[in-house]
Amino acid sequence: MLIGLNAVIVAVTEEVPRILSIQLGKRNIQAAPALPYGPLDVDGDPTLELGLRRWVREQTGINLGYTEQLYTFGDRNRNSGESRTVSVAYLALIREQIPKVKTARWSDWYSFLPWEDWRKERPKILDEKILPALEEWMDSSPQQRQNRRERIDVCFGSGGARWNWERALERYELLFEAKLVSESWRENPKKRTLNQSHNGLGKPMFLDHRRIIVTALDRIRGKLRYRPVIFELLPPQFTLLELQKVVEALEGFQIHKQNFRRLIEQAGLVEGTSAVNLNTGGRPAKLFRFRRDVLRERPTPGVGLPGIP
Amino acid sequence: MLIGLNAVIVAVTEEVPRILSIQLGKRNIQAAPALPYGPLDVDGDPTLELGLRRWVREQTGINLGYTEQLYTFGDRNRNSGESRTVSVAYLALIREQIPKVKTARWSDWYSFLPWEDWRKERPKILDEKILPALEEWMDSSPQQRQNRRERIDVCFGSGGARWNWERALERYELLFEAKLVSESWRENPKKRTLNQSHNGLGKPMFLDHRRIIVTALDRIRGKLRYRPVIFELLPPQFTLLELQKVVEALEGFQIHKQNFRRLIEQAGLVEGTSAVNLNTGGRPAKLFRFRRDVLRERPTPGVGLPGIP
DNA sequence: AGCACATATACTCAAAACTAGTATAAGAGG
DNA sequence: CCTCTTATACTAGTTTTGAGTATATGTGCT
Repeated sequence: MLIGLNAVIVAVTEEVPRILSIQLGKRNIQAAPALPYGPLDVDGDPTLELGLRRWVREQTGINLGYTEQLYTFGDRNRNSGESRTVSVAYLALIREQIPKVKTARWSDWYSFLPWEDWRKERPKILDEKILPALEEWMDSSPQQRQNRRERIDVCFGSGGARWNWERALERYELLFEAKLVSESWRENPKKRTLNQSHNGLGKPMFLDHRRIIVTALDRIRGKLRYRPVIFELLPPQFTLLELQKVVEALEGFQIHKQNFRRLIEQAGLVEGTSAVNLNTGGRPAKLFRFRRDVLRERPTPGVGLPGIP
Repeated sequence: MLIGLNAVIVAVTEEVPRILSIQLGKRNIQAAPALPYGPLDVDGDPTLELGLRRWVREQTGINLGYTEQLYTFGDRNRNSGESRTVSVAYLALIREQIPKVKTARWSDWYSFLPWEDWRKERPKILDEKILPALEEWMDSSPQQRQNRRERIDVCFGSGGARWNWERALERYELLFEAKLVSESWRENPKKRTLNQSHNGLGKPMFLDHRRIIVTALDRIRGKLRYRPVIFELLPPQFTLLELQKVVEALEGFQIHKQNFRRLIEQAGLVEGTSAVNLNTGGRPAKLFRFRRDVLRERPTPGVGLPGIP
């Protein structure tokens, strides 16, 4: 029996949120991407977090900065047949850097969860695949129909309910239960009863690692609102638009620019510097830095999100 | 090496928040109260949560309702000398019921954390003991003085900063680091360098269990605001004042009554029933029930907290 | 230089939400 | 029917928000 340690390492570059994944497959056989992982050294690692940092260093050459514990996964069947492993997952926020190991790479977070990115438009996959398949699942059990209807509406904003940015985990779990993500029929392919033409929604990951990254997405979307963690993802100086784009990348929707500025500034989250960024294509943008004093003043110094109902 | 499972079981009765604790001491020797605990049955328990429910049932006769994973504690030194145990703690919300085992009892949450209850007044212990002792700790290290000053201010609302309801965990950790809670000098009593006249702030608990309940307090104070978990602590029907008193008990401060009503009602969190409660001592109060539909309508259906800055 | 263009930043105004109240309602008990 | 108590309704002034319009300041083209 082992204690596993997993890291969801997040960075945002060029407006796309990325996570660091490890390619486990040997030679030409490509296994699904996996999160950096290693077992706790019961005698050597003084704390779980230090154990995790050690593994990430060894596996990717990266020294983590901001790190928080995310969730502990311990279902008996989570690692299909091997001896039971209880894994403690951590969330780390850094700025993208090139991993020193060839098997490690940055992948677009939303390639695993395409229905979560509403920045450009309502994701087409929702109306084309997800909602029809969920309706079918709903109808496949007359007793549970009512209950499933309700859950689908709450999670996916159908039937008059509105899309809820903070329910990423619930959405994934519903898709899992409806056997619409490939990992839910991995154990027993025959259970894949619905006549889906597709191979499962979004790119799958190793074992339950996709569940782990959804948990991370859910956490980060909530946390941004009341803790100034966003600055872990930004350089020491940044323009307000850069800040906004990083927030949008994680939250998955667009924000009204002028109101965002106002919220950030009047929240005292940032302070101007004398420097400017001339490469904007228009008027130069003033560079700001995180204002640490805000912690003294505000109970919940997060980025207010204008425009979400 | 073991996986431990701990439960923080919370109820609110007569305006006091309580947790279920187990008295471990034999005969006359009273050990510090402990949380219900049991090791995961690696082969038997399909999930961590089911294992926890099993242990709580066996130890207290209580079947848990709403339960969520809280945090995983795995520091090497957390259980002083025994073989390393990584403990997954869960938070459960129920209505108080009499445990079927004699060693289990309900204890006032704030007896362990007296500085967190601001409902009647600013806790006297703050100005009488905590702040003076923290200042002393601050002055005891000239290099770290500045940094400690900052942390004290942020956590305890001194020096112009305001008290922050959501930093219960940070506060406890600061007290721990300053060796003001007895568990921080348990390992090595000589390290208790400060000339404190007291035996440590608040009632201690077994091992690191007080840290666990602070983590739970911190979580629940935040969660109330965006998820309707408060209703797990209430009977099916309740008056708005009862609801308010439960919220106040957990949040640790008083709320403006009329505004609280307005927030709750316009949030659509409750719906009236035809029944009334005549035992109010004044005009009878209408009884309400939780309105489940709110989940469809609101992204974050929590109890708005009027009057917190 | 003067112009179009692009983005940054400032300002506006109506609507909504909040704060801190006051006012009124409806029971119990004398 | 008067007093006490708590419940519930209402309100005026303030702040915050939503959804813009207006202006500022760079670049590159002619």
